[in-house]
Amino acid sequence: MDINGQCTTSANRTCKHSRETGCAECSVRLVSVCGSLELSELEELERISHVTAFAPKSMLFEQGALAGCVFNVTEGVVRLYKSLPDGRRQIMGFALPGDFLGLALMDRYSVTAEAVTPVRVCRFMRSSFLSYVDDKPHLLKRLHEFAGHELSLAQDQMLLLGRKTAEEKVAAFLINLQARYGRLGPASVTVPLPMSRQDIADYLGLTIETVSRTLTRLAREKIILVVPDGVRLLSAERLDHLTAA
Amino acid sequence: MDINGQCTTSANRTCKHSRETGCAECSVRLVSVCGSLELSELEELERISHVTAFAPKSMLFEQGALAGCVFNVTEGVVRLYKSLPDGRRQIMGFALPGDFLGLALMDRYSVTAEAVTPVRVCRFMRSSFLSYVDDKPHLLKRLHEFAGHELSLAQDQMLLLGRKTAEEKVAAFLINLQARYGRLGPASVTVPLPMSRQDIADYLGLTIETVSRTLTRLAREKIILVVPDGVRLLSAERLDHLTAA
DNA sequence: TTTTCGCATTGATTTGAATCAACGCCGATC
DNA sequence: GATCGGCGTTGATTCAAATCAATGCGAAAA
Repeated sequence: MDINGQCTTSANRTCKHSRETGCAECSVRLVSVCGSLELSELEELERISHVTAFAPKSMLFEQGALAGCVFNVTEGVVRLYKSLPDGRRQIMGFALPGDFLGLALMDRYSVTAEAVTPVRVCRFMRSSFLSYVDDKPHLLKRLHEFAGHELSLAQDQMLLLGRKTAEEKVAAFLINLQARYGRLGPASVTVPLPMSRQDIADYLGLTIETVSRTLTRLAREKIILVVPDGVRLLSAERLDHLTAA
Repeated sequence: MDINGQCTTSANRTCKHSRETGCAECSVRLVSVCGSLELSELEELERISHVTAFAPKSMLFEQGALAGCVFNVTEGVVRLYKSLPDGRRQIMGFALPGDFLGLALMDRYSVTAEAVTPVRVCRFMRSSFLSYVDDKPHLLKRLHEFAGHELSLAQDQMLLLGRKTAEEKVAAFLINLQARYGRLGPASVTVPLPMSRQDIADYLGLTIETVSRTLTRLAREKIILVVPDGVRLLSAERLDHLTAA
């Protein structure tokens, strides 16, 4: 943590060599980029990784800064966003466990990353990670696959931002989030929403008022039920129709 | 062409072994993914490539179809878009010479690609290209770099679509396009706009009327001059201020 | 040459979402 | 347990861009 300072804030704590379990037992390994590694490679990776915790609202890295580290999220939710000089903000996505931050391996971060909930990550010095990848073409291939997937998601989001109505945006957001949680654990009709309404608005290109109104309208029509810190999808089918996908 | 039929339409013509000059003399090589290849590798690539021409409005490939081929654009402009069932369309980008289509190497196309102008491409069977890449980690690395760049551009576009005004959108579009043309040839204040107003609107998440009005307003303020099939940027500086970047 | 048609522009009007404004709720702090 | 501040909801109003509607214009077809 160290030298470049990118990855150190008062709000996080690194605990190298003190992780409870190793990569081999990691619950998100199979859905993550590490899923393609063999046991010996995994051990090597473990040696260059730093398990790090971030408190809610703390920053993992900032748009434009030199990319000192790359991250694999193992617990919690991270928001990735860009800001305009006047403060307008667009959230590019919410990273969940299994998501890799810094996938592009570029020398500068293209977005800012902030913890929404308490977050745990496997952190790697970018330089270490680059040399680690260097003689592992199958890992590079997997990174590229993940990048391609990201690109495809970005395209979906462009379609949403450019051409969908507020209701379609909110419906798509809920359905997508449910699907993503479903890939991480047991499928559930209750979708946790750890992020604020402002975050949701900034993700969908709306205002908090419009997000709120849309949620209450969907609730009034018995399509969802708004619960503390989340929503229950009462009719995923009707909600899916509303996404216009 | 052939077997899978993806790459054949009445509107295009393959002329294998009849290209005027080889890859080594290709004007877009250095800005393209092939820029990282050595001469011997280039010859090998040339052997699996098919120079193909597409007429304006013809389709290179369609969203959702099996990705039979990947493409390197050498001449012309290609629009990449997604459509909703009801016909709403979002253009993800315009590919210029040097741009690679199918970068993600995924098994299905995530967007539809159509020629805007007469287009020439180097076309590769995806399977051939995959095996070609397989033992060339440096090429894979370059592909990944390009994908990372694409991802970064997609994020810029999300910010634009979600949070910028019509004027900011149009200004950013013109400035970006000028920069891209500038990388391909001599810098110029005249930006060709081979695509229709509808294309521009579908790229910026606007309507043709709003694009048209915004262009005439910028022209009225002497920031641009609308010319046939393009605009002249009279004050790139003032235009740049309007992008809010 | 005239007609037609696709594309772009311009004006009038509407509208979906933003803005402005108030209030309610709850957890933290004193 | 009172006060405060952040967050979310709801209502009233405004506004930027969409929609509706004409018109212009140039290239291709008749």
